Amino acid sequence: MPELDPLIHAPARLQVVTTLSAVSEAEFATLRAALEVSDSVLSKHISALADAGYVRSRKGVQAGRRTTWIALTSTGRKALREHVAALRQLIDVVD
Amino acid sequence: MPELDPLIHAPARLQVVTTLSAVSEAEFATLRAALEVSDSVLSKHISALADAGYVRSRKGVQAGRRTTWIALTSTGRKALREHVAALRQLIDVVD
DNA sequence: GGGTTACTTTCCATGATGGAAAGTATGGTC
DNA sequence: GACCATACTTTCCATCATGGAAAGTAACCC
Repeated sequence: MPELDPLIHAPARLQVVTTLSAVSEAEFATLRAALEVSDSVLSKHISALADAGYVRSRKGVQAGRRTTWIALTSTGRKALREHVAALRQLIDVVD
Repeated sequence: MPELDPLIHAPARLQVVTTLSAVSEAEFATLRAALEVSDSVLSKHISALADAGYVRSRKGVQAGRRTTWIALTSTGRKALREHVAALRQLIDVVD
């Protein structure tokens, strides 16, 4: 059976990493709005992903506001690809 | 964001339902071996799926041994299809 | 009737997840 | 340069999910 990465599989984090895979980076606030979770929850998911080296965050200023940008690392992208490959192996038999 | 069905999303149950989607029914023992979990764990996942109407079990005798066969219901198949559609929406942006 | 088999249920421990609230840091304002 | 507001971050706490071991149950075979 294909191996699912539990760090990536949890719905909230799967949404974070798939969102990030499509862009070079995303704002914290944008992710929070997309996932519809509280600050604390997003922050904790991001730091779990960062601890695994899957994600990197960068702080800066944009239009007079402090912002945190989150991006997938190459490690994270590799882990995502593997996870997605495993998922596809499971779901490709459906339909 | 696409809606993931938590009952189906958990790795163990995702493996159960995707396995079942490819066959008309599967033996309890076969599923247990495929998932590499204990009797109790499989039994609990199956009954969670059965409580939701996603799965049905049938008991009988085969070659002098009692066996339990598990099958997806049409409700379960529909839920799986929807879950898989949601998953695909998330992961299709990868690669 | 009894033993064996094939689950099922109970018990318990551990870890994940989520929000609220408190904490921290830093840019903007005056 | 002090102060305030903002943008997260961390702590606290409650709840739920998950897993295995062990006890329980039922049915088949003898």
